[in-house]
Amino acid sequence: MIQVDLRSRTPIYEQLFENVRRMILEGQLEEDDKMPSVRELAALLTINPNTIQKAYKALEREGYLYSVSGKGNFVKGLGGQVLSQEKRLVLTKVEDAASEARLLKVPKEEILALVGKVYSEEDRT
Amino acid sequence: MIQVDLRSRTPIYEQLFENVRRMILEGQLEEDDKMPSVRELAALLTINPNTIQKAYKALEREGYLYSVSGKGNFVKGLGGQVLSQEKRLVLTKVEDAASEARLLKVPKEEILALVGKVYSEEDRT
Amino acid sequence: MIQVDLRSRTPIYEQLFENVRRMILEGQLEEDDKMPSVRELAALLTINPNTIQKAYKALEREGYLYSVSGKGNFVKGLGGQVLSQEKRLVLTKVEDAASEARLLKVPKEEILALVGKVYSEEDRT
Amino acid sequence: MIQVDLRSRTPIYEQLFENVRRMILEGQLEEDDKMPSVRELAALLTINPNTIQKAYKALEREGYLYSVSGKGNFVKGLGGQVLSQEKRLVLTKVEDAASEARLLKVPKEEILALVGKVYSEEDRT
DNA sequence: GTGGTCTAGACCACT
DNA sequence: GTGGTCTAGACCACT
Repeated sequence: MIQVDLRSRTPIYEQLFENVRRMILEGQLEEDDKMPSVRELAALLTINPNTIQKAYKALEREGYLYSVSGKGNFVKGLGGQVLSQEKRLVLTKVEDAASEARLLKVPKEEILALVGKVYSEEDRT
Repeated sequence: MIQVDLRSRTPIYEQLFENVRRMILEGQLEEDDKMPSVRELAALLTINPNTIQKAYKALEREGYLYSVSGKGNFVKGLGGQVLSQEKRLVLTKVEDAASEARLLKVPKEEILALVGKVYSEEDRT
Repeated sequence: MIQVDLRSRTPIYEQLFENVRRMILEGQLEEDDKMPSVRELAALLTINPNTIQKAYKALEREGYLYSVSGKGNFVKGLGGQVLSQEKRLVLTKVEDAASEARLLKVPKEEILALVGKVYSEEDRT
Repeated sequence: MIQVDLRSRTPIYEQLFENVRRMILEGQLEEDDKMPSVRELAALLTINPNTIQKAYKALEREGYLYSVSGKGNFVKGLGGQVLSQEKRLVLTKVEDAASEARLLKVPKEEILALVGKVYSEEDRT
């Protein structure tokens, strides 16, 4: 489900972007799946169509969607390029988080255990 | 050293906030150290004093600084409250990053190794 | 072979136009060759017949095809008029590209060599 | 001078994009030059500010401008990355044009001469 | 019906 | 004053 928090300080179109991106990474949206139309989603979320459009365009630019004029927007499979870019991003995220944890003197063992726990969790998809 | 990137899209006062917060966590700023005055720092960074003021106020609100009227702003030691709140935040960060890495099928071993590497690095402070 | 990319943001009828034009210039289609009928091509490419029609009309307007009612669409040989118009267009293209290359300080020799290479390539038709 | 043709079928924001891009490549706009503000340019060209904004954002994304919130938009020097990308693009342009010229049986010598002429022209900047 | 572009106009954060 | 975001609503091309 795509959800948006109107009160949040992060722009709506960024929230939409992240929402869709995550659904693709999680496999909830698969290659060539049709996205709801701009107007449809706008009506559903009671958000202006322009804002949806902006999010879809950004997703297209970043390689997550493709649009067929007159047809709609569709999910672009996770090509190698996007995947390796995603991987680079997530490794930086891990590194930053770990380095901040170290600063706070969180014992290494606690971090390792947390990572282990995340990886052994049941899949909730 | 406090540095600010005017070109960045993250607000200057947030950059200041993060800068000071990090220096406190890293021990570069210690309990009861005197912060540069608003005007001093504004002149140094060629930034509007209002912006510095806003950052200091936020740092005070979050428990990193305290202000003595007529004297200036001072570092509030890392009290238990702030520390445990920081720790909670960083653990969430680690969890999020790890869970995203798992989604991208980055092998657990790669993440564990990365964490290990971060913890064994020389301190560059 | 006529091929069309539905994902591209250039209109399908323009893609068709360019495709046919190129095949005529390349000699794959010759004077008085019969084009596939609108319906035939529409079925082949799983594209709306209106779109094919639009492309054929444009090609007729620009002097690449002629239509015989009840018979179909046919290739109009590369008359002098079309050819000289085409030549004018391509020379402008070369000029623009060269002038932009010069702006970017690409050495003249590199451009000349590139042109030479293109002209010495085997014909892949 | 930035100029726009409202009648053209290419979107206004793309025309603006190309205009500014070219002025940067030509050296008419130099590193850290201040661009006219969104509202200023909108008034000057009698175009909606949103459209200017869209063009500026695209130019920022592609590495031609940077924006300082509350200050304005500025020219980003031609970093190596942008330059090499530009060069790649222009070489493809030359190649395409040459290959089309060959198709039209334009003699190689004519193309080489044209390139030579472009490179020997006086600088009109 | 669908995406793409654009206008008019508002409000916000930052300086 | 400046950029950034958003709404409301219109019109266009393409299918």
